[in-house]
Amino acid sequence: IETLVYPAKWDESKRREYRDSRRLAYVSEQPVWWCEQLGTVLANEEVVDGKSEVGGFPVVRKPMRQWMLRITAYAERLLTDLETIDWSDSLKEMQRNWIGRSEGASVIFHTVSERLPIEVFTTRPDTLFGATYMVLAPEHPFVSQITTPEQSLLVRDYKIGVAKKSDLERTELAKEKTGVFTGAYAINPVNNQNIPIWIADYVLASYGTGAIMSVPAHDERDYWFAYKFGLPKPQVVLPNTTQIEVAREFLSEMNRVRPNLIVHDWTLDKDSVICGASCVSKAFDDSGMAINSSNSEISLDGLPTAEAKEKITAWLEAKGLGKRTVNFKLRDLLFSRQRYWGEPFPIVWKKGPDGQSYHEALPESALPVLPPELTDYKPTATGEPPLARAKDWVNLPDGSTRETNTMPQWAGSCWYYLRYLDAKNSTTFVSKEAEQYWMGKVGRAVPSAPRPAETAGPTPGVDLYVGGTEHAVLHLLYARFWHKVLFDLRYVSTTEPFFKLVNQGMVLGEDNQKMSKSRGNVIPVDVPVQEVGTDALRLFEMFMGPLEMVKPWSTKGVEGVYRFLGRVWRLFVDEKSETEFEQAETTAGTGSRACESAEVRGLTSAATKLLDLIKLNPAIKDLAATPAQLKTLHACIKKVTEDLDGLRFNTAISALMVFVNDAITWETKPVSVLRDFLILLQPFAPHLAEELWEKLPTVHSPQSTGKTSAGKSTMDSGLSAGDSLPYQPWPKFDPALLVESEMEIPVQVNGKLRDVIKVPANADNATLEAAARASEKVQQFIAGKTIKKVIVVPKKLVNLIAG
RNA sequence: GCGCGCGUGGCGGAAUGGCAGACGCGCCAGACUUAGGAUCUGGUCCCGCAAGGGUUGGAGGUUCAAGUCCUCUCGCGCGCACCA
Repeated sequence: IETLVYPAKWDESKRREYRDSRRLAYVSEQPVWWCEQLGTVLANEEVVDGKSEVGGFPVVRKPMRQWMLRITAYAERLLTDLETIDWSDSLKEMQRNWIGRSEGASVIFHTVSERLPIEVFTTRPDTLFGATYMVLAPEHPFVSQITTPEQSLLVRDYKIGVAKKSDLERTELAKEKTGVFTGAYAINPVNNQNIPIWIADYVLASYGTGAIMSVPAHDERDYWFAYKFGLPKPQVVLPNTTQIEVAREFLSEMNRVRPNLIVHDWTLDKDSVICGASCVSKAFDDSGMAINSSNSEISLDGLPTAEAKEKITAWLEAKGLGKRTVNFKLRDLLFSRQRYWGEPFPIVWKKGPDGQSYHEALPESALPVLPPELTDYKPTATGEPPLARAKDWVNLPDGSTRETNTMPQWAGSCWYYLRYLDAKNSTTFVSKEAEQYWMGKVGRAVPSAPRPAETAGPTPGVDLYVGGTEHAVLHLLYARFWHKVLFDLRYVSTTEPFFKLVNQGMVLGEDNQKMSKSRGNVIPVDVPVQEVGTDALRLFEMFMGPLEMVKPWSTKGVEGVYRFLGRVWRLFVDEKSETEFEQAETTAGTGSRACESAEVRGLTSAATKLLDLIKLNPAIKDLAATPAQLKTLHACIKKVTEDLDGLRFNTAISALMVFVNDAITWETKPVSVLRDFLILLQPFAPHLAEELWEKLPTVHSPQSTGKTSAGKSTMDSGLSAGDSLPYQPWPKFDPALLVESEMEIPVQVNGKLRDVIKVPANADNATLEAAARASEKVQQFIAGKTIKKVIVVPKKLVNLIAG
């Protein structure tokens, strides 16, 4: 987001090239992940273990011209702003990992014969004196240039072998290092030594510069490579005494456990001969003190690692041989797909006077670009996008052609939450007013620290976002990126889209395994919906356990909450009328369970009439509630209210069950109490709650906390109606009603529970202690002993320390 | 290997450092029933006739008091993984 200034001599194509090198959306020809079965390319994040994340199909690297989004330009902010949002540690960690920031230095080595500059990235510039060879990724562009004729055959074969291997194979075979010598040498800039240049597949073309300097004494991978090919391993970092201690322990422990194993210890001679079939080594890759690291201009000897890094980097910078560098694992986001279903790019291609084609954005007046109608919208085998089939659509009258790739699904999911704020706006994606109102921070320019839970007031961004971890490095990363771009363009007022994120746990199959077709343990959601209805399904999913936890499905468990809903139903309706209803229903042939919701059964008007046969439980009376009933109700209000706030649905439902278990025994059931109960039940079992609400009569009793007349459901119409259930004010619990006149206090002797005593609720500490001492059971345990100490926790417990 | 998280009955799970096992499932007994895979009532951590004792993966520690806090250890799950 900057104004570009071009040198005057640049022609238009040069300028375009420069623009593309800076743009957030740019075209790039490079190897990308191509999935044959899906008929499209995929982003790095969509490839898991060498297979497509969707469907698990094989993917291959293939060079193609694709649209990219420069998410790497936001890497630093995507990382640091994680501090400002309230997400789980594990999720933040996943994003940190994916972004993969590491600080170090880039160092330039020149090849001996061609004087080609090979740039490497290292996090340990302090070990530069220990670099005894270099390794290029087999795909590195210099490989063919530097390879000597004698080595060219070997190098060619190795490259072919690597290219044939899938990425999966490449990592699976990772234990044994392989590689070949190119025949070329480079100069180590600190000691002018000629060091051999190898190629090996343990160096990745996609990370850093695709080339490394190898320091075998202080890097595990380099160590084993050097070990295998007999390269020297000079030590340039000295461990401290504690580290040596730890290593000695490791050494003796390994010798004890596996006496036949040759253990290679970095405190011993690096080049000692290792024999035996297997061995263990620990290259010393910790911080320590630099040794053997000096030349005529600079000495690192004696410096701790951190200082040595500083000194050598400064020296390299001064000599123009390297510089301080921050490297990221994060790659730019591949943002085009060869599919029909996706947003077309608002882009056309034109031919310049130089004959080169270039892209141009369509003006706003040409938006939106709608996809053409196609009879065959399937992907092609060649990777040509299906939209290319619509010749009339592709070719424009002025001779330009439309971009035929489409955007991936992320194009929608990256900003839908903003569109939801103002979905009917036809001039802009979200109005300033709607955005500022809903996202909550007018004119906000800097992110705030995560708020403590007790702080009131609006939060920046979406207050609560619930989703699975499967989006950790996909949607949740992309959306943050888009949001930051929109923030920089002043379209949104917060730097982060989702303030608080909760990962709901996956529901496993009944066998405690991840549901999958191959395991045959999938419970399609419509099965429980058919059997017990949406209310029971919804209720059970919330009742199974904490929201965040992974938990297995249980058919028996669903029956349990279904029974609970049955008990709720029987709390409200006259069982005799229910029998009449069932008979009438059987006659009418609508055949279904009485307590299923109207929506699930798809009630006809005849069936609705049938439902009118259901009469209220005669025990329901418009009477004042007793203190005991009010206590039961208010305990439930308190628990459900607090648990909903904390997303503890399982314990909230448990509280509802406790209420029903009690209320079902009441001889008279005050309408006012039941109305409040239905308000509490409504978020959990909305259909049942609304049906029962409609049956409840008007309330006149003084305890009424609801309104005074029954109303019709508005769930479907979305209209506000005076007494409909969804619009009822949430009941407030009255602490005064929960106060007991008596309470039970556990009494411990020496920390062990000995009795539970009943005392008046307002008993002071002295009374509590006296009552505790007076207890017969307690007497048994303190007889003949002296009480050394008494701990009285008001309203909680008494602990007598006797000895 | 690195990072994150989790270990409590037969099962899913409750428990601001203060009565471990709420609530539900399952199981046992009983009631009503021609019947029960419906419903209701009671019981259900382990040892013990009882008094009592033991018990939150294991070992230590802090504390009057630990499932909860600390250290180590074992086990499980998830994520990343040749990232220089």
